[in-house]
Amino acid sequence: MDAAAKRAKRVTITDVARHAGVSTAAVSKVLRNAYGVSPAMQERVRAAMAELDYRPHAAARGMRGRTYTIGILLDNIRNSFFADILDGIRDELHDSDYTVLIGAAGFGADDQARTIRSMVDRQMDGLILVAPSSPRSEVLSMAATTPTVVIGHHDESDVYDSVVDADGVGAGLVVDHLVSLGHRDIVLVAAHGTRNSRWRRTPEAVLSSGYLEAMARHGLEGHARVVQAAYSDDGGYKAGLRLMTGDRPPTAIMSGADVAALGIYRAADELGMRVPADLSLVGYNNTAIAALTAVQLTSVDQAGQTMGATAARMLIERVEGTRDRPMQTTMTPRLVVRRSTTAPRAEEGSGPH
Amino acid sequence: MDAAAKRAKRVTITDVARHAGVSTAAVSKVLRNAYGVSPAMQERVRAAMAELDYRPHAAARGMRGRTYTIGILLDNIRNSFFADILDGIRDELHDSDYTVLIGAAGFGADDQARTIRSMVDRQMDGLILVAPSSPRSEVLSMAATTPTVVIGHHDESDVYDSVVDADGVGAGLVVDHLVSLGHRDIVLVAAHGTRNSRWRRTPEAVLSSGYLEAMARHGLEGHARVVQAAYSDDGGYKAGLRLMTGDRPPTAIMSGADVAALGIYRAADELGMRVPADLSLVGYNNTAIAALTAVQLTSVDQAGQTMGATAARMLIERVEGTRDRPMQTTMTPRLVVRRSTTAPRAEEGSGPH
DNA sequence: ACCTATGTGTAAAACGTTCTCCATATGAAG
DNA sequence: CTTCATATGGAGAACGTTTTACACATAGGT
Repeated sequence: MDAAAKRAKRVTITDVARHAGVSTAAVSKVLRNAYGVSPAMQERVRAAMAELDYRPHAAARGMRGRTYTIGILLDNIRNSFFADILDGIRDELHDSDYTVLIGAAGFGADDQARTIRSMVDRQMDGLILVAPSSPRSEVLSMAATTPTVVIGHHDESDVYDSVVDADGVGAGLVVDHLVSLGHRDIVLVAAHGTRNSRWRRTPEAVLSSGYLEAMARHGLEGHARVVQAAYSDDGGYKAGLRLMTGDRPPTAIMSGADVAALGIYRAADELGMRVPADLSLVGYNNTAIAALTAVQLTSVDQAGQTMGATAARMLIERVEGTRDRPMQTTMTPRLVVRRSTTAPRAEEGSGPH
Repeated sequence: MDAAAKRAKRVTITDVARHAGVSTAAVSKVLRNAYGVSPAMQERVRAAMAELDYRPHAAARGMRGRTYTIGILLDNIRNSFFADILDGIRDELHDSDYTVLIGAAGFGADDQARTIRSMVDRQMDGLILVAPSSPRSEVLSMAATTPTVVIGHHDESDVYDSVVDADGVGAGLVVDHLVSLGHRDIVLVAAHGTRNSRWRRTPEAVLSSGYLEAMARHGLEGHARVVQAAYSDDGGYKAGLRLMTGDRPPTAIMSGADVAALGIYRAADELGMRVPADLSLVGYNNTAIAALTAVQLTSVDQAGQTMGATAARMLIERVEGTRDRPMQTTMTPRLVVRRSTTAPRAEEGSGPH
């Protein structure tokens, strides 16, 4: 009944040491290429390691020093924006000694907190958290223990680094685009700010204020409306239905995430409305799906890959101790116009009914 | 210059023991709810743990027993079929003590092998490998050390468990459907078998033979053609272009993965062909994108979520030692007809030119 | 000849768990 | 009042690394 007895015996540093006729300390030094080994010994030890096919035992390493593992937290693998970020991280870390492990925790704050703790408990050397919804206090306390980079939230901190996109600017780009096409009833569909998690400047929040500002800039503050929806197909679908069947259906909707935009698309389709003829639709993230032939969604590109690479680079600096003061990087978004936006219908009504 | 000195001190089992006035052995027993602790002691220890906010140090655990971590290997997070599998795994393991960590290794056999080794080195309790392309020998040797479930490959083994889909049957469903619509020039686009990795019955291979068999069953062996392509948007795109501009353009294409089907879609679009009027297109996996309003791709559902849940359950049985003989589970696929397939054009030519 | 500096190697103490004994207390049976 | 079984708690040895402290050469400078 005991956990399936390990069948094979691992090669340990002691085996290597014996095989090479040196001390384990020497082997360890070679392993970490630390100071105090002659070239000759280097050679001998390396040979022994190769011969025995030695691989360091990460758990044992974790007890004292590094564990050479970087943890990534994401809520949702399905959002392919995260895949872009991940690609960036992977590229950056590919030739290093670090292994990247992903915790896909779902949207729940509790699950996320649990996952973050798990990673810290596994002695990971560093963490990259993508728009965590777990309480900020939680993140702060974890970051006190393990170097951390937060992607997405604009709240700065002196304990973690962050990489954000200028979401406010992005919102402006979209509003400008839609207004220039002639739209005035432009609704923003964005995620509900993570309730009592104490993040003040979530991507959604910044996006919203950017949107409101831009609307005001065009003298459209009266038309501004923000609707909450989860960033998922279903979330978008529900928000879409509510909006289009409401008593002041907008001529254009901008969504805070491509996934949600597709849900809105589905809602519109079900109601017999066509995009863009009856409704202009703009996404966010410029995910691969947005570019799909059949979809052709106007969206805002955030250079996810670059964000990921930057985050990874920043994290490693911290892990290796080459930098000790926190920093924040901001990326500039870019509007990608496709076929889901066009001028509103001629009989563009300002009032309802 | 030394790695950012850990700022906070961890609460250890020793702290808990001292605080509760008992031995560390006792605390450990409570932790693992092992035999030999009175309810009174249980109580006291649990209280102490709560009070100090104790969390076990996974690396230390890894040195002796379990590490309560399950590793998942995927080549590509972008393929949302994997997200379905993952959801299944997560659901199954959500209320257990296990943490799920994902290694996204890319398509390369070397990278995958590296990632698998990483996971084993991190003393993970069990591994779920989704259609690994790293050599079978490699997988076998790792599975000798760590309980492993392989998803996808049909090759059985006495050392790992596996969960597969009856891909041959799935191919048959598609061919039957297309033939019943009147198609005869049906091409299969599938991934290149992982070169010299010694997997004989990869999903692609089984799919191919199922396809060939079904074509033969309909007396269409003369029309059967299999084209290789990577399971990615780009892979599908290239294969699509090649096929449609070749000298015997098919009236229907079936792809081994939805992602690739979308690439084919793009190629067709660029060539001015419409789906399904000019080309019937069938995917595989029944990914969420297939269901997208704008896409409406006929596809084969594999119940990824169920596959994931099953794999997780099987793995845990092995990890906890409740089962010691290998097993293989096969799922039955189901055809989902959408709008990307229809009868071929009237002037359906059998010959080229 | 002596001292000092430098380079090269090792011994051994951590690190935080698990788990196998072993010791003691308790109670029942004789 | 023994004797034996059982239930409960603890000592202490692993586990595989890293890292500190030190030993021993060798070489150069007096």
